[in-house]
Amino acid sequence: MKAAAEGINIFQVAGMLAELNKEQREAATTINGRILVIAGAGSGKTKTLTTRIANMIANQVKPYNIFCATFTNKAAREMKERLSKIIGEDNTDKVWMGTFHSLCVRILRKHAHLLGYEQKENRCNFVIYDSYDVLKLIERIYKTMNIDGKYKPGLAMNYIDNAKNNLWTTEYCLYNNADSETQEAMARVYHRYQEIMKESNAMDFGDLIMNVVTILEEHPEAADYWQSKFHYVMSDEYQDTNPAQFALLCKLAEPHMNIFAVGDPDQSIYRFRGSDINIIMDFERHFSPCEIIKLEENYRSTNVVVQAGNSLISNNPAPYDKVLRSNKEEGDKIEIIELATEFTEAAYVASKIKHMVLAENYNWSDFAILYRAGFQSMPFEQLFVHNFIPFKVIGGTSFFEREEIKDASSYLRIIFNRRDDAAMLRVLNKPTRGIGKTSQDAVEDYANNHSISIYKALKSVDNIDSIKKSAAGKIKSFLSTLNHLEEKSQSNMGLSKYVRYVLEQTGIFIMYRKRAEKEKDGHERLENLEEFINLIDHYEKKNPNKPLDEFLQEMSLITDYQKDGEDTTNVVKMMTMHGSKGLEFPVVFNVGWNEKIFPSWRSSSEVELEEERRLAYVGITRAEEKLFISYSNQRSRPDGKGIQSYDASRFIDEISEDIRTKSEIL
DNA sequence: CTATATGCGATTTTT
DNA sequence: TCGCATATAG
Repeated sequence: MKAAAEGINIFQVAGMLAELNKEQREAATTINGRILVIAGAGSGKTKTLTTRIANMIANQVKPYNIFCATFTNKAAREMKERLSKIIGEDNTDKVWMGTFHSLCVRILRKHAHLLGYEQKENRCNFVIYDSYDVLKLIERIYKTMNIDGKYKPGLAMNYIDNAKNNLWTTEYCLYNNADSETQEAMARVYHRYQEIMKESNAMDFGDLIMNVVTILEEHPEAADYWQSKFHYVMSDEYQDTNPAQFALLCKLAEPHMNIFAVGDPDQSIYRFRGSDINIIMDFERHFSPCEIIKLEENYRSTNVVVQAGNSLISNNPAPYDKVLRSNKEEGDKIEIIELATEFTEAAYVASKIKHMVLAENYNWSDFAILYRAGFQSMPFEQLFVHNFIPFKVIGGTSFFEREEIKDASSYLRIIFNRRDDAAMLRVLNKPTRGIGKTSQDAVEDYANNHSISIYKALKSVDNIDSIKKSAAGKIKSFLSTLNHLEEKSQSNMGLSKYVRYVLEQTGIFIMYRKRAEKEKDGHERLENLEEFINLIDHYEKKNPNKPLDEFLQEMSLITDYQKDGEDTTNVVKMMTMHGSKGLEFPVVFNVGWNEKIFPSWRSSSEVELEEERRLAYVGITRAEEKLFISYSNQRSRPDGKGIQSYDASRFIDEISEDIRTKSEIL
């Protein structure tokens, strides 16, 4: 071995390699070529991946030549943390590691101008619309097309997202809409939507991927830049990539053809978001000649848990003949519990956890409660509060989606990008400043008719006759406030101070202070605003000289931020099964295993049921030692009017009978 | 234009 | 049951 790059302890890397099993080591030491690793649940996937990167760098690969896409921020963070312990923080920071979306933002910052987005000081400063912004925009488009009431906004959201996941351009959609009236309408919405997004210098999540692919395909000089940069392309959670992400990986890897993909077809659970399980199934066809390595040894769970997962998933077609085996002890049987209602179910779980903590030396953090859908957390939250059990619901509305945070960031967004229609419409009359609905509608109409941004329409209020003098005056003073705030951003007062100033000057602070006095969550909103300022302060210290709009771009992609000082270390965690992917807990309660709940009533086709089964597989394989599965005979109807009977989930019977016990608490 | 009241519909999963 | 949208009065 030649002298390794700075910051690397090659003995440590050698030690780590020695710790791996045969297959893991094969995966970690094969640097060139096309490799697919089928990594079963708990088979040491992250360890293999990090060791591989460390080993590559120890073997003279430059960290900045590696592109490694993960599925979640959490996964990227974890991997970076582990990696920096081996190769040092400096090297780790140079590896291009992050979610597909965040990596694409980095690429687009440099090259989005090639598609007509704005570029300032050598950086493209587009904004990223979240689903709320998108929803509002679609509602607006529906109105101008006179189809509001006819279709739900969600339909267009799905349509557009799906189109981008499949790299369908608006032109393609307009000419291929299968003669259906709905399809045709959606294609037209999509078309108008893209026009406004461009006009607003904005991108949605789907654009982030698709635009990079477009740039790579249509701009050879840019393609050359990125292709010659990334000698090694890696993808985690490969079973959940969508066609656009797949195209991105192919395109980036084109000249070197060094592709390393890790995934588990049995854990593909994001079909609804465009993931295509066939991408991992077709790896060999796509990338032959290639090597396929299977990690089948499970280091996480007892044999009983592994067998439970195996027996359940054997009801699906078997991809890659993977058979997971546990290297731990046999373990306790899986407990199936039948209960009367979802409240007795929650009470049972609460008392069980309490007992295990008090009598069996478990910690709160040893437990996780997994459910199919977010609304199922409610009874558990209630009973846990009553029983003084500390808990945290993971997921749900994230910090950045909160009303007050979106208000604050919208102001910042329009200060730096006046064309941002979504942000503009959000705060134009918030707090109320005399620009009411009538005036807003008039402005919107004017903007639509002239194909200009809301901001431009506002600037020419005098040309809009339907707007009254008083409202016009308010609009003008609003615009001059924005100008003033933009000027002020040049004074070196520091980002966080500046943000505070913005919130004061715009009246946002005043508004929320007032609301804090009468609303039940009002004080929390004020705290959140303070937290937001704090966060910016933190960011500024960590990234001196980085501009605010870059922070805003990064912020849009963080969905799992948790507030500072919140103690979530020793608490019971509650989350959806989707949210639990990649996690593990000593004791897992899988709750609400009822037909129509899980599998969901919306999943009826064979492929959909297979996906639900994979989700069940994910839920089961989170457990290290003990696994409980519960269901209730009755639960309240969604509308609260009365109760309804439910059957036990079919998935319960699919778990080998000899490794489960059943009890009834009715 | 703004603040409050009342009714109605919704619930899968998320970067 | 809860949040959201529309209706109504100030």
